[in-house]
Amino acid sequence: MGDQLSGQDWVDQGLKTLAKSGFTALKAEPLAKAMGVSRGSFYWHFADISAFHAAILEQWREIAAEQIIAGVEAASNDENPLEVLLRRVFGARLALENAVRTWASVDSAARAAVQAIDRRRLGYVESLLTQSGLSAEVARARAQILYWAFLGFALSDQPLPKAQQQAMLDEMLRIATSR
Amino acid sequence: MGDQLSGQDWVDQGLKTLAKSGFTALKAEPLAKAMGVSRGSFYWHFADISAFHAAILEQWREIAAEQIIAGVEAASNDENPLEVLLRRVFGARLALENAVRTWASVDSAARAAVQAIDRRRLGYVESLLTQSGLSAEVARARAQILYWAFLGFALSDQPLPKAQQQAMLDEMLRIATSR
DNA sequence: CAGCCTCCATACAGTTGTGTATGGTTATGA
DNA sequence: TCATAACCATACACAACTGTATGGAGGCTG
Repeated sequence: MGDQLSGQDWVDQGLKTLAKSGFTALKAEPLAKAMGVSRGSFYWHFADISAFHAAILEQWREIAAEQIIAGVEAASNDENPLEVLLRRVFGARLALENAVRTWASVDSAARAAVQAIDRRRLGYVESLLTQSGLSAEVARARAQILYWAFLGFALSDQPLPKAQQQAMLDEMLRIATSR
Repeated sequence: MGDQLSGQDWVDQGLKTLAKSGFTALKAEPLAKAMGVSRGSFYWHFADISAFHAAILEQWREIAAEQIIAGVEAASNDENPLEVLLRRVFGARLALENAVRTWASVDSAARAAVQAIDRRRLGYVESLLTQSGLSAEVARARAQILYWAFLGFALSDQPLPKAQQQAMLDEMLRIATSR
């Protein structure tokens, strides 16, 4: 495997392009030009555009939920896991997140992937809150608000000034844990 | 003005189509077919696609901020305006909101419109919070969180069950007004 | 080393959109 | 009533993309 491309190479390029230019750039011809090959390679590795899209979404589902949750669990042995989670996601660059959600509003396959991710993440946050002693109902409402806030933050896609960011995290933890 | 179309008719149809099918459906040929005319009408009323898009965004800026704010101000003589606002926006169907924000992620004109709207709305919420006696800094952080939560809610675009919705509003007001 | 399989280039047809040029129709007002 | 302007249809040139058919270059294997 030197200069030859694999299907995974195409998926990697797809994710990079998705994050940088949005789903409208996920087309065989421009991608091929960017990778220095022709569409002949594309149609060798994928039956059609839909198959390519499906592969990209599959990959995203893996990196956008399981890897993050596993990372938080691993890093929060003595720290509050919710705080770790909030600090991480509200400090991250979320271009890819944003691009996939945008895509989901016009494509049913992407929409299905997003809904699956939402359920997974929301359930995780809710479980963190119940573990900290909140009732099921309150945990659900607060988890929803926090997750919405995350979505809004991702959507605006402008990293906050450091000072504001700290104030935000304080408010957020207060929201989550007060009784 | 009977069966003849005006530019406003095209804009109205554009907003309807935008809410229903997303920005990818904002094309002259399909719209013309949906309206029972040819693209000749389109290119009579608009110089090109960009001019049409600009007209749609202009209209949206009007209905998505000024009308809502004016409505809340008018309805909240004896009620808490923040509560009125939250109840309204978290009960609304936000397909159009969603569509424009999606559009903004791939189009610079739409992005500019969204940024302008965001500043306007965020400033309004912040002013409500400072008027209720919060410090400038706290008001800004909480207004940001509330507005993010609204964006996340709009993005998910699934009306909540009545019971959950009420619990959500309670939590949200608690977040906003506690000290 | 001959043959096959993998991977890609090239060429072609088909689709869908944009923008323009030109002419036709309808209403309106001098 | 008729000339003009507003409004729309039709036809054309052009561009970008999809999907397919076909063949060619390079490595692996018997």
